[in-house]
Amino acid sequence: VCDASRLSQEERALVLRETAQASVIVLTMVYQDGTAQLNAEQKSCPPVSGVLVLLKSELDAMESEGCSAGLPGSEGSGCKVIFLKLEQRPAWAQQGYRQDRFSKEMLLCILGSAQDVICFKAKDLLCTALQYFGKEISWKQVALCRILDPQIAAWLLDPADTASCFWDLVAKRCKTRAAVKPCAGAREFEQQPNVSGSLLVLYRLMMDLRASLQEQGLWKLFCSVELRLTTVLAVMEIHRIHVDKDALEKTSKILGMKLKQLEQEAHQAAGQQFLVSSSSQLRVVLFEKLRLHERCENKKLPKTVLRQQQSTSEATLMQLQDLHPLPKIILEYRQVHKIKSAYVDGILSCMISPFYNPKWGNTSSAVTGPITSKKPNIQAIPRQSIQIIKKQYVQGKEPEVITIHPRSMFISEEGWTFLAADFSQVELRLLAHLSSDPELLRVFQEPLAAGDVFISLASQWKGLPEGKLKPEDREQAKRIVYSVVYGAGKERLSEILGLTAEQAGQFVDSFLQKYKQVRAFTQKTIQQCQDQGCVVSIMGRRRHLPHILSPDWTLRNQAERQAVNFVVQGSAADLCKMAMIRIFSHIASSPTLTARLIAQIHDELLFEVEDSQVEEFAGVVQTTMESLQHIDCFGVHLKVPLRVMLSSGKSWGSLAELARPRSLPHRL
DNA sequence: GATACGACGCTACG
DNA sequence: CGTAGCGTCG
Repeated sequence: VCDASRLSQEERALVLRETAQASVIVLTMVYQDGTAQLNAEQKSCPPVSGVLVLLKSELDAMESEGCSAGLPGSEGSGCKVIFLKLEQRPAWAQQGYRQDRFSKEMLLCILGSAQDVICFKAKDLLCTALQYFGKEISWKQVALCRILDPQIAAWLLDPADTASCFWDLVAKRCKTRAAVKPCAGAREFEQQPNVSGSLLVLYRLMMDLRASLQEQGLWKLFCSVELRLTTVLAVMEIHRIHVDKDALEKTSKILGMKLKQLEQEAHQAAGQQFLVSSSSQLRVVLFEKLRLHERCENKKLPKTVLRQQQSTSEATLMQLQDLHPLPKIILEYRQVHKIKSAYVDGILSCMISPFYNPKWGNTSSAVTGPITSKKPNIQAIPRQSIQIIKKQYVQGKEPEVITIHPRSMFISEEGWTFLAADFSQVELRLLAHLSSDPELLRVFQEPLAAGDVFISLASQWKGLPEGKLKPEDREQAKRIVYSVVYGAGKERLSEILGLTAEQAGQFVDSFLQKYKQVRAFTQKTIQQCQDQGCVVSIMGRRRHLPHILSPDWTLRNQAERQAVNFVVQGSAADLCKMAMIRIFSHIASSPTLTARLIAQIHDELLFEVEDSQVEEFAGVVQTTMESLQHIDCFGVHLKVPLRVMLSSGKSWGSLAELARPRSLPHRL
């Protein structure tokens, strides 16, 4: 290993030339405690010390299978390992300036080009690099880089096999064991501090994974979707979102007061003290003390899944709320408590000054394919506001009503605006496409693009004119549709709808009666899964479901639902990922556009856009997203058009719909 | 006697 | 169906 800081000016120039010409570059980050990204997974990420770079000028000399010359270390021909120190030094510290510059030059040379680069957990490296560069380079300069990441490759091969660490992956996926260990086990090798040897193992691993991906026809998906997405996510993660901390703290206090008040009311209603947030204590009060279940034997009360205990879930409490004041109080308590703990205090605890950065992941345990957000989960922040009635004990004052909306705590920077682009009913449109149900297709193909799909669906299904429908009909239609899409059974639907299982079953039946091809699609999907052992999304991503042939009825049924669910949700995830990539590339190649992607909430993309560019960018986003109806390189040709809803505003909580000139109905 | 951790329950989002 | 995350309890 050669330390870049000890190189002379000439040697550095040589290294840069070699880097530009290298056929393969293998990277890993090294932390200050001496561990690397390749070591057993660390929960807390220590500060980064530098990056280890392996330059390989020859395309693998050891292709003669199983040759004992494949020892790490003896394989060094055409290899060079360089250590780049990445020191986060204060701006005023001038010493080491040249080394710092060289590190940056090297990194940019590696990340700015389109060579074969390999790194385990590439997103972390990209984030670190981008932070290291700071404002010296634009993220656009690394927008094209595609780092081959074995973790993502393995996930694509089998999404169910949950995030294994590097050495587990090697043990599982490396066919050429000779490269890993001469005689000892992989585990033993791991103990050695031979990080540069590990880089060669990383290289072998990636080559083997590449072969597997190519065999299974997943290579294109890997390169042009998952890898490109890594860059998108890294850039998104670097961007800080502005949060109104004062408002959050104020809200926290108000919610705290409200919780105390509700707690007292609950105790009063129950006639005893108990821990309101404890479901087991509530169960005792509700069913042993008050014996509410005895008063509603006509209704079936849900039970907890694992034990045959009485559930205290929302569905139960809804049924009981007419019998006693307590259930209603608990429902409100839970709602307020959830908002306070998860979305107010939760966000406060992950904030760094007035900003915060959520973590984004497109791998690990996401079996269905969608990307996920963590710390906090920005995707689960309530869509609608809640009303809090603050009781005033001062005489003569009206009770004060306060509206609380966690999304409005997210505010755009001065001079910038949030732009949200929502794929309207992607999943339903996909269901129409996948099932080719003529009735369902008609809903989307007719020139009623401006109308509400669920209303027309409800009217079509109930045989009533749209004007005669009530809002609850629309809600019901929506819920039934999605329960079919998600593969939920009638029991689950009855809980959601607050009806009996029979009624819910009837709704599902009549839906499937109307849209006959949907049932055919479900059966076709299950059949295909049984034949091939896996189901495939619209862009070719797979999920293996071994239980589809299980003799166990429960397991098999679950696998059947998962199969249908995956095809629809997985395909929706594919489209959203493509949308992110396409828009990202568009911005990157534009000299003027500065818009940044901030968050992805399943089928909604949230951007922060300079005020002056909102209109132009909105057009780009809409065109790009709607053009995904046809993705030629993946053979995607949807039978239904895609529709995008655009809205903008200064806070995420108060977005107003944007006029969309192009999509106005062409009728009178 | 304090405390760490996994199992379980609940519920936001889609 | 499947993400994350908060809470209780043994």
